[in-house]
Amino acid sequence: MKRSQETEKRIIQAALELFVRNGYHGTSITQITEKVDLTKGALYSHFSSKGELLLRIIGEFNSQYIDKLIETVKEYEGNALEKLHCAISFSSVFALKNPDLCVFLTFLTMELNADVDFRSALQDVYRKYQKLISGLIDHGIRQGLIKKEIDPELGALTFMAIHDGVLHQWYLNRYHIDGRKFVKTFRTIFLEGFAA
Amino acid sequence: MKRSQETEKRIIQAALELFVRNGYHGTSITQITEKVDLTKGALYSHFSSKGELLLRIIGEFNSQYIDKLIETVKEYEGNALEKLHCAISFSSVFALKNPDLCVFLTFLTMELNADVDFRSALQDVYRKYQKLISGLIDHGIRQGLIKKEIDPELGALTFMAIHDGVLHQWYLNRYHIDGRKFVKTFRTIFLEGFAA
DNA sequence: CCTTACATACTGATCGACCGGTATTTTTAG
DNA sequence: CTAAAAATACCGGTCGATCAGTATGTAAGG
Repeated sequence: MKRSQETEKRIIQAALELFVRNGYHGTSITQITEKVDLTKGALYSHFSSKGELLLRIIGEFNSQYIDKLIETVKEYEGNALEKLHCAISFSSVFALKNPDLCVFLTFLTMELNADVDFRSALQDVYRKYQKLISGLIDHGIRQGLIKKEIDPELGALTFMAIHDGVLHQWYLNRYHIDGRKFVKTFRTIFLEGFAA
Repeated sequence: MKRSQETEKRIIQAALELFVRNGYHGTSITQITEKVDLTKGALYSHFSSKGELLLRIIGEFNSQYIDKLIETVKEYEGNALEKLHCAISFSSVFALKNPDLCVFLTFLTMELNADVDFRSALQDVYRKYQKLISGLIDHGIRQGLIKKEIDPELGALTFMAIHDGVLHQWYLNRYHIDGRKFVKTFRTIFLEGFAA
């Protein structure tokens, strides 16, 4: 890999960590350059603005998470319910490996939900996700595996909501709860509900 | 009500709206003063710092939401499962009435999760919530209404996760989805799961 | 030798915070 | 009831620090 690409990767990684930790507005360019041991001039020779840096991270999320999730689910052999299982598993494993990238969208969506420039980029990602899940739910209903009274779109939103929420709580408590046990609890509730 | 209290209320309301919309760091004191049509000097005669303003809003959340939720659930007559129902209903109604205050904690927790000053204040609120829900789950298990393999603490975290996530998704899509229908979908999944 | 990759040094703008001073209201006293 | 006195609420301006961004210089390497 070229040195330039190497540096860009380091910058993106540092920016990602700081954005997740302190928020977008709460992170300064100087903080990022200090983390990668560069100067501002160097950073601005790679990225034209702070906003572009953010959009690049969104792109990274798209290619490293969403696209691979879609591919994994697609290639997974099984019925719709098993594919939903597969999606949960993939997300769980990915979240354990890349916690920052995984919570990035959720966190940033909240801070930047009024910023028109980023909204569209963020919505694209969300829509892609929703389409995947609602498709699976639709299949599941027709296969008789999922309750037919569930609206696929709203069901997908609920799925994403649960996914985001669990991710958030796990991130907040990740040092004093058992991630695997939490996922198991979550999965039970998700598929069968609370009620005995 | 005294004029001073009236003004403080207006400031808090404006700050809340802006914090939720643009984030804490993304909101300047000047923006807040412009919204309430005051000067910076006036604002600083009511609040000693931007941070105190934030803590005051957290306090508002505590007294207006958490405390009332606990009281409502406590007074509600019914078994543990019905009380969980009650909690969901209360949250839904409250969220429709006070969307900003309701999503405030979730949003801000994410942006300020590295800020030690606010973490403790935020964690107090979360712990209070978790204690309420885990208590209900514990009751529910002993009454045979909730699956006994669910750990009350993790179950409560999952409940909060779902609650936060649903709130988030609803907030993002609140202008083009039916809130009541969404809550219904969410409640079905939550209690009975996806599977048919 | 010349392009790529970075450093240095700077800009104007805006940040949170803090003044001294002035209206405006409330309390006190005659 | 009223006028002086005190307390409150607010204003306009300013502080040093920091922000995102840029212009120019330099050193390394193919």
